[in-house]
Amino acid sequence: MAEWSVMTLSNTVEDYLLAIYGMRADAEAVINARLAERLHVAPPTVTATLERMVRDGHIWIDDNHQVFLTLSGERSAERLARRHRLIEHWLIRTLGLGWADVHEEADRLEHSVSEELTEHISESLGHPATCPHGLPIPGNYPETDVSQIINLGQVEAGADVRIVRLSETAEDDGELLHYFENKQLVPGRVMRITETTPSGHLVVELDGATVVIDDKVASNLWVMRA
Amino acid sequence: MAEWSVMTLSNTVEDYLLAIYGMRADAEAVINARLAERLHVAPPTVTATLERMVRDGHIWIDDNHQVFLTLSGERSAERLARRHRLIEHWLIRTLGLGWADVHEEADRLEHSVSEELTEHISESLGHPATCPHGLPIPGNYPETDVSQIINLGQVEAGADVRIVRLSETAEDDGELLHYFENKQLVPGRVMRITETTPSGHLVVELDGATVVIDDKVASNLWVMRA
DNA sequence: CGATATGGTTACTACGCAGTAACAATGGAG
DNA sequence: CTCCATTGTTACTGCGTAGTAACCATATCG
Repeated sequence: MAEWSVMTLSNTVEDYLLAIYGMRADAEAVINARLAERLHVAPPTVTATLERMVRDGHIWIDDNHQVFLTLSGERSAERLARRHRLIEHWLIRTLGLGWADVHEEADRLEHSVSEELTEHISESLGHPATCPHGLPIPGNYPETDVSQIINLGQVEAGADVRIVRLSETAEDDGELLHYFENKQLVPGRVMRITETTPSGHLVVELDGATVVIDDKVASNLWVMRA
Repeated sequence: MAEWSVMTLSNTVEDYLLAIYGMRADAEAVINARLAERLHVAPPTVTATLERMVRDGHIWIDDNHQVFLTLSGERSAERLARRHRLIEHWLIRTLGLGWADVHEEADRLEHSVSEELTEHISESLGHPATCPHGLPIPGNYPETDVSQIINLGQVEAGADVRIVRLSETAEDDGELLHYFENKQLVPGRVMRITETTPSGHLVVELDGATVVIDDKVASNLWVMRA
């Protein structure tokens, strides 16, 4: 199964691939229970679907029930992520949709956009390296030193940082996206961490204004020292 | 079932609705066997699916096994046709896809484009009245005197006509679309019928050039007297 | 009239993907 | 060490969508 040049994946399997890919990128544990939550299905459904995905060579599962993408699964996931992220740009540029709204539409469209259409889109956008939320677009993103990108939750007081990207999980949370858009906590934004509280909240300075960033929110932002 | 404000239709049901809608527009008989051909499935599959569609109030079937859309089914089909035809324009305008290629892509995309996105697209295109192949876009197309639109196969020698649109069936035939594109037999084109053969072929004059149009091809073009 | 073509259905199978109920394993808190 | 929370699986069900094989109905043509 796994070694075809073009494989037709069901929407369900595509959703699973992207979920696994995203959770790995956020360094979350990929287990049945988390997938069930993220995909809004019952655990036995996940068990059954993962079984099919193992059978078809997309994933493998270790002794601790951790799910991993195979090479072929990862290639598929990258293709899908590329599609999804290019579509987001496309919707913003050609239709003027909002920064926080495009993810949901792209979630549906990514299953229907062909390989060729994807390339046309990338072309027409000038091959952007990241999605509007800063997530890298496989195939367009130059190999960079990823070690310099750290989670905002890990930054100590006094540091100056620049937002690089949102977490993968944040993309699925419409409310959070709108929050980020309102506060203009978007890629490129620079801020100074003035204080960190014991429970992990941050007090930061953004364009002279003082803003408090919840620890939960902070964990969904990845930054570089600026 | 049938009377919801927003109903979620499966891709399959959407395909059936559009097929029925298109065949009606071409004045073809809508029966099980034709649907099976058009949708590339076996007749028993059609029987089962039509049963569900009757159950859900999309269609009804008369004593001669003719399939008809209910009001609600027709509303759904119009929404889908609108989507499909707007997407075709969108792909041409924003990505420069070819006139003959967009139908296939739109066939997949139409199932994933939301109501709101559809309106954004229409807006961004200036609410075109027809698709690139001349088929009316429900909601944008002004109510016109449809009686003046006749099938090219019905036109007698000596007439001057202007191409208004392709048949719905032609849209599903990639080869035919490319033929039309090559010969520039596209909406707006004007020609004079110089001769009709007994078997229904036409000899026409297009920009001074003499072209023979096959009867099968002619039946896929709808024209107005010019 | 009877054979043949055309079209439709029934019966059965299979797979994907969703659910619930029930149970098993594991590991940390008390 | 025992109890409970978390997690995973099995067993079973249901629906949608696809297929094949077989059979029935109709209508037309010779």
